[in-house]
Amino acid sequence: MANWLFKSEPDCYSYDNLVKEKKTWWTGVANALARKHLRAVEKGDRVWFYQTGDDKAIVGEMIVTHGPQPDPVEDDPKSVVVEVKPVRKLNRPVTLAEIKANVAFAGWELIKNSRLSVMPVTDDIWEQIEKLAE
DNA sequence: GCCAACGTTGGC
DNA sequence: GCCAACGTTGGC
Repeated sequence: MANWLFKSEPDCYSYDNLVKEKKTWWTGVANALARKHLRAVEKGDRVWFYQTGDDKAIVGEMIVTHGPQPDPVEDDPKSVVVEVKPVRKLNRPVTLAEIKANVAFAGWELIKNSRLSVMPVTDDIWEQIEKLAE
């Protein structure tokens, strides 16, 4: 089992949207590295939901309910989507500023490669985020 | 296959 | 709104 972080622009799709919908196919990932990560996602993996734009914070947890498959809507055979459902909204969002300020997250792609929209999360980092969200 | 030009993302 | 960083495209 692995952990991940998915990014979304809340104006486009927010965690609240996901809660309302109960589950969703995570679509629209075009970047090659992000797709590579997405292809490694498995059913049952845990995922942090990070909101870009005005929020810049991890706001909730998701779980993968269906592993990767090509996007049936898109023409591109390299496209990949996974299905996720919400687990819980964090009591307190964990902001990018906090993450940047904390040495425990040094070197993480969220800081190093701000344009990456799908990235792995180590168990250590997962727990650190959990602590900060309390 | 290289690289310049252009486009996009996302933090500030 | 700006711009740095990164990706992608297309001419050669």
